Formats: sequence, structure tokens, C-alpha cells
Amino acid sequence: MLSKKTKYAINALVFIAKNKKDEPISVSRISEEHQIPLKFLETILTELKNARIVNSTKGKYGGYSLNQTPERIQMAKIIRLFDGAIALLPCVSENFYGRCEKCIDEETCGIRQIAMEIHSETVKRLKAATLADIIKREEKLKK
Amino acid sequence: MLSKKTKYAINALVFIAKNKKDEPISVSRISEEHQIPLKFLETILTELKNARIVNSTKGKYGGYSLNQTPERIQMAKIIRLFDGAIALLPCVSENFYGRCEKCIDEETCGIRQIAMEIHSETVKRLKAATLADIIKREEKLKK
DNA sequence: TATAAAACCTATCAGTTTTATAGGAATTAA
DNA sequence: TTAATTCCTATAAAACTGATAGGTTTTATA
Repeated sequence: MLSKKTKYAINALVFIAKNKKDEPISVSRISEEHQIPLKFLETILTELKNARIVNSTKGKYGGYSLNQTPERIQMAKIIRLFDGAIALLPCVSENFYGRCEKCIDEETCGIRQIAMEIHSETVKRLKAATLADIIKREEKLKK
Repeated sequence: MLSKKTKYAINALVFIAKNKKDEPISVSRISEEHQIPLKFLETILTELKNARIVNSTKGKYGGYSLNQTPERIQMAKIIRLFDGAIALLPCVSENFYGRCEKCIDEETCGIRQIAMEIHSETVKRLKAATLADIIKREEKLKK
């Protein structure tokens, strides 16, 4: 399951992306709109900023805006940033590889093979799921 | 990521299933073979027993054996037993449904639609992944 | 130049979950 | 009777999650 942090991050990004004027959006604005605790959301946006997904404008009338086009912001990246590995097992993870505890032989592990297949399928979909894609889906669903 | 509990459970089940003679297998035997803490493994097998996946024989020379054929024991079930929902979001879970916090409209949520697609694909694979399937895969990989 | 609204910084913390450990009671084959 | 086992109940350390607290710094604008 995705953590609240990841879900809040996705909601915030969708909210920022939907804003057509190119003025930055403040944390307090997103916080009110989505009922996300202000201070918690602040740390989330700081992480997104450190990952160069958004950038910030300081001072009055400041806030956050996207640092990449919505087409380039993939859910795979957001999830990895906040929740870590997407894989079911560390031994099939691309970005957070690790051996399983007490694994006898990775090469002949049956459950590993299954995890690999699920992983590649899931990652493929989470890379296709960009901010732009999500917004397009929502527009379609609203009709 | 799967919890250690789930991984230990799968390892234990594979070990029990591989045993051809139909004598039960003791927890201590699995614990030694797989380096899993004895008492921890005990609680895992108790849960598997409560879920009617294995059954137990008490007393000397007792232990655990499968309560279903390896063809009927699906990884989906084991994972749900120890880790809960397979889905990325509670709102697309079959067995552990719940609304997302602060969700405005489930029907028009874009990330939900993506989570649904990933969920159905993943569950399909985790249902096909039976104990028998895993063992067959391992035999193939050993060649 | 004062003010208000914002990001930025650092620290803390409560609750839950995960991963165990401890010590025995009951059961059963030999 | 003994040894090996499951079964039962309680406890606990460590890590993680979700959040709060109290400011400092920056900047647009009246």
C-alpha cells in the first residue's frame, strides 16, 4: 500500500499541475484544499523540491511550481521517493536492490521469478502514469 | 515489499511441500534449515494453521503438513494473510476495501484507475503462483 | 521601511507495526 | 516415564509512519 505521504504528494502535484496561471502555489493553499496537515505537507514539498520535481519561490506570494512538464513526472519516481522500492522483493528491485534475508540461491528462487514478472509489469505502468496522464484520465472520467 | 513474515511463510510452505514422505515437519526442522528464529516461525505456522492452509500433529514426531494440495495454495492468499491488502490503494482492494483519506471523488480519481489496472494484473499473477507452480519453476531453473 | 505571507530549518514525539523473545503447559509416540 | 513436539500467553526492542512545535529567513508590496 502507498503511504499517506505518497498519496498527499500525488494530490499536491496534481493540484499544482492543474493550475493554469504560472503563479506558484503555496503549501497553505494545498493544505486547505486537500485537508492535509500543513506542516506535514511542508516536509513533503521540501522532499519534492530536493528531488527537483518542483521548485520553490520564497517570500510573499511565493510557493511551489512544477520543475518539469507534467509529461515527464512519473508516478514510479514519486512512489520511490517516498516509499522506496516498488518491488515485492528486494532482490528484484531496480533502485533498492538487496538480498532477501536467508536466501539460499537467488538464481533458482521460484517466488523471485514471479516477483520479477510482477515488478516489470507494475513499473511499466507506473512509468506510463505521468501527471499529464492522470489529469487526462480524470478529465475523461468526469464526462 | 513483502514482510519477513510472508517470506518466511512462503519458504516454510515450499519446504513442507517438497517433503515427499507424508510425515509432518517440525518447526525446529524448518527453523534450522532456513535460519528462521524458532519462536517467530512458530507463530507463523499457527497463523497458517488457523487459515487452514496447513494442519498440525501434536506430540512427539508431530509437526506440520499441508492441508491443501500445492496446486490450491496461492501466493495471493499467503500475502493477504500476513501483509493484508495487495493493492496500492485501499479503494481498489478486493479483500481490504477502504476509502482513501481525504478522497474527494473515487469515481473520477486518475491514480485510482491506474491502481486498479496494476491490482488486477498483480492479483492474476499471484493467484496463478501456487506452491506447485513455484516448485515447478524452481526445478526448471535448476537445470 | 514596516508588514504580511510565504519558504526554510531543526527538533521532537506519539502511535503503530514489525520482528522478535521468554517461559512454560499440554499432548503424544515410543 | 521421557523426549519431542505443538500450543498458549505475555512481553519487548526497534523501526517506521504521521504528525507537531517553534521558530528564522526571504520577499512583494503598501
